[in-house]
Amino acid sequence: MEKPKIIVICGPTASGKTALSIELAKKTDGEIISSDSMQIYKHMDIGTAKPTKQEMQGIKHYLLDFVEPNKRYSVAEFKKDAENAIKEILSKGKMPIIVGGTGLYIDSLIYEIEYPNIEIDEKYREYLEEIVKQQGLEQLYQKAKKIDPQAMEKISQNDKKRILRVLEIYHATGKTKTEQEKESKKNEVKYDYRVFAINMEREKLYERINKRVDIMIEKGLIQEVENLLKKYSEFPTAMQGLGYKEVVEYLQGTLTKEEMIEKIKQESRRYAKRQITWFRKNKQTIWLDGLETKEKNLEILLQ
RNA sequence: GGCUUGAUAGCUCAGUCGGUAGAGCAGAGGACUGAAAAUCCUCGUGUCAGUGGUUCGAUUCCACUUCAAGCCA
Repeated sequence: MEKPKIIVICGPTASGKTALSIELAKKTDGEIISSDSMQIYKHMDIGTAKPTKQEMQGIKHYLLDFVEPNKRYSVAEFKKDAENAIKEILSKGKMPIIVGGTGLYIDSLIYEIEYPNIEIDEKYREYLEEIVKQQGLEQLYQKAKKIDPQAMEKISQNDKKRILRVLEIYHATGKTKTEQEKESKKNEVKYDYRVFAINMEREKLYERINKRVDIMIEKGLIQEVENLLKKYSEFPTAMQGLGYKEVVEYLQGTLTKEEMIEKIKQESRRYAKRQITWFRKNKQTIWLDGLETKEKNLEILLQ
């Protein structure tokens, strides 16, 4: 039996994914699944450039605006949620279109990565963080190296997040990261993913990013952050969002308004660069020029 | 008009007691399996403003020119 086709549209921030995907959905009787680690959050609309009702033009969107900013969310949950959405769309006889800039999320689908059902052990993470504070990261790096030397070959001594992760996996499952990753890839990919990525001349992309940040400020990003801070007291992951943490710094007086705006622009440019690096890794990806007309890009997509 | 100081990487500057130069920032490339808009790694050749002089050799010393800042008229 032939696998159902699923179109994936990725690309750096401000490359025009939203507009193109909605056009595509209209043409193909499709529905859109967002693969964006920040647009999942409620009350974070301006800073994440979440598509508005108007922009959506009646196209149904999944995995948008459904997580409270004080809640955790992770790839594992995304994988599950996205698969459910895919099934739902296919059962309606429609075309699932995956759109977003979070490479990690996209890879969980297109490589069919399985995440075993394990809760994050907050206590253990805190314990590890404490060790880092008291004794330094070096200790944990050595410990991780003993557990999984193979995985540690690729992890820098300074990459705290990944060092802790190696230890966490071992703590939770008794398996090494290397073993766990091997198992996570045992399943066959269920769908026929066709991956497209939008890119454009770097200078043009950066201009668009800069402009977009100015527009966010105009639209009331600062107010949006103030409201968030009023409503929630903790943000396990939501405050990692670009733009949000910088506005907080501004509100605390660490940055002037101009410095804040410049910083958001710069960090967004760097983020875009990292995204492009990520998407380049997949050699199957078909690249679209974001400066081309929508018609031309749609034509490529429809083939 | 006169004097002083400066002109070195995209930017801010350091440096060479004469043997053609290096930091920070910006930028570029890369990694990425439960925080990922996160986290981390690597990367520095540029008419040393221009022209001439001294010298085996000048970005460095000298003269002139241009430009900029400051001071005095």
